[in-house]
Amino acid sequence: MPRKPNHDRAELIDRARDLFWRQGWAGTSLKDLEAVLKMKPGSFYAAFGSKEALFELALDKYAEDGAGRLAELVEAHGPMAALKRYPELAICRQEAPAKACMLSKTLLELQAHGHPLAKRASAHLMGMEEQFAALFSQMQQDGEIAASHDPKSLARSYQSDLLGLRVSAEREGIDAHAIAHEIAEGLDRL
Amino acid sequence: MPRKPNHDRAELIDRARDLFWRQGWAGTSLKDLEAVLKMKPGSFYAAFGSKEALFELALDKYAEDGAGRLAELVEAHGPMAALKRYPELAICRQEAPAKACMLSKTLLELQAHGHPLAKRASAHLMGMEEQFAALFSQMQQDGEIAASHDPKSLARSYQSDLLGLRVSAEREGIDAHAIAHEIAEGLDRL
DNA sequence: GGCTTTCTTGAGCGATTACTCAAGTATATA
DNA sequence: TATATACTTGAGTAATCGCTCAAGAAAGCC
Repeated sequence: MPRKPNHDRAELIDRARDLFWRQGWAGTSLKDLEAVLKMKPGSFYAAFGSKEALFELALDKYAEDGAGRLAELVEAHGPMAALKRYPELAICRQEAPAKACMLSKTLLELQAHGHPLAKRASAHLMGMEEQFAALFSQMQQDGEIAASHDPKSLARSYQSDLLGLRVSAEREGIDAHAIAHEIAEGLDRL
Repeated sequence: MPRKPNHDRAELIDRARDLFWRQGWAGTSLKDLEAVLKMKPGSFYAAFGSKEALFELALDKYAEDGAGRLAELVEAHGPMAALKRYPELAICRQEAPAKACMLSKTLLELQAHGHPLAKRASAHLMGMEEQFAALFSQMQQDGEIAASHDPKSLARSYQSDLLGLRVSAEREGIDAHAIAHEIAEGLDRL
């Protein structure tokens, strides 16, 4: 008896993620979303409930995809090579709507107002860091790096380097690839 | 014949800088500014012309103060010690309205819309980097670090590390001092 | 073809945005 | 004290914000 929806929900979320990623929370109006998603307000709110709810879906998708890309790298080349390649991968993707990390952009924009989305972004960043820590830990077990380091400390530094890289990559006139290269080189010294 | 203004313009700009720094461009409404500056709309627009004009003044003041603090450190302790202390200084100030850098926050928020303030923030970041490069260059002349490095590359990396640190410092549950310490230590390896 | 159910449409809601301006107030000079 | 010159005030502007909802269109079941 039903009528099926005109749009593919997963792809709508992807398009919303790209727009939010590029323009941020306040920088993205409902008019922008309506244009990109080709939905009228009524459909939009029937499908997602609110701008905030859609942003949350977009943020989760962003984090999920990032974790997935790292996991693929690990499976293909092992932990060390994955962590070495990941920085360059994060800034080279042409199809990406921005170089900077959507999680850090969201955190910086909304943290001051205590917005729930800032906390969610913060939690995703912590999740990433735990993923990094697990890899460093595994590298220690495999004898690839010295066992004297604290994996959590290594992950914290690596995450910070990554965030700095991705802010730098957003700037004009900066050779971000050189920075990515140095992060990769830094892993050799462990 | 005139009546003198109720407020000190320099202090108004400082208060506006702190508010913009914390809440960002879109996150700061004119109501917020009126409250913090204790000015009614009429006075505000007579004094500053527009929200954008005041933000520009605030951004310039922010960059000027940052450069000043670094210059003081250099004068007191020399280039190497200054660059070693600067990261910790950037995140430890209790009176600062935010840990993250106002220039990078502005860049990340407004870059996508091609806003003039994003370009101005970008230019200030480049100014900082040149200041760093000059210090690295001087350290080479003084024989404090190897002459084989490119001062501009060193400055680019240092700036990136600093930006990463200050984004990390904005997160909850992160020991940013440890990251600052590692940045300082990294300078020993040059 | 009817009937039901779901999705789409778009005018329009109240709230908020950055901003304006005529009127009022205070101060320095004459 | 009178006048001229700032500066301050706050109601009010048009535009935009996120969002609502009654009406219409399309698809599956009888």
